[in-house]
Amino acid sequence: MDSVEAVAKLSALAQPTRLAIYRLLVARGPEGVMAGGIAETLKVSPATLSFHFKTLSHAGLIGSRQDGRFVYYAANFQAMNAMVAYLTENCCGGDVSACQADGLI
Amino acid sequence: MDSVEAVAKLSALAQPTRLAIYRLLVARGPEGVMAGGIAETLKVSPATLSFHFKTLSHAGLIGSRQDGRFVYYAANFQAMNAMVAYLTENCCGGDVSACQADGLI
DNA sequence: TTCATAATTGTTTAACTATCGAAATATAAG
DNA sequence: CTTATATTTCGATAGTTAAACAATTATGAA
Repeated sequence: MDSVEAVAKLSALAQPTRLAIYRLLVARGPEGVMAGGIAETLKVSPATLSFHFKTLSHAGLIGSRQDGRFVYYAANFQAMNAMVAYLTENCCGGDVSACQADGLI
Repeated sequence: MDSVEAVAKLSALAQPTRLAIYRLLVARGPEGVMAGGIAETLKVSPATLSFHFKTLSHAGLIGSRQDGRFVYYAANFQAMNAMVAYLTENCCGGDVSACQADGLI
């Protein structure tokens, strides 16, 4: 994970509709949700939804698989974990015990 | 933590300069870093830096304390933890064991 | 093949954001 | 009090982004 990648992931999540989409996918887990289901749940137009999927997908936060006419999207959990690790990297100068003592991590 | 708050935090971090500032503060820990030190390290003009501090501060990600002419900024670790918790809330429908089995969290 | 449905792409517009330079505020030192 | 340093605020400009609508691609059913 580098700075550019982290910014892409954070930017992708820093938008109300995309954050809602992502949280829906996280809640569903690996099996994923089809695009139409999300459109219905969040009341977002197909075009707008597709735009947001593309952003999340390009950031590596979600993946997709096609099943007939339907496209299923699912969260990529490892990508999220890597992003969080990047944010807390070298926390408190690497002195993990000091960090934990302060309840910081 | 609600959606609005989470978007504010994610937006604040979704910018290269602010992400670098935040990571510097995380690495330093609770004692913080004075504004000038960050300006020097990151080669950012004072006006721009102040703008970014304001954004991070308004999002609740950092705090500040004045010491004479200097202002020290420090990361707010609890805010970050709350944000991460919001992102992974109800992961895999709340079935934590299934989530862990897939190595997702 | 023809029709209906699912999803994506392209275009335009409006709103937001980052950066800079100059000016202002605040604290400390001489 | 005057000067120097640290930080913030203001105003202008350039670049970026979300949303809506129409058009297009792709798959499945009649």
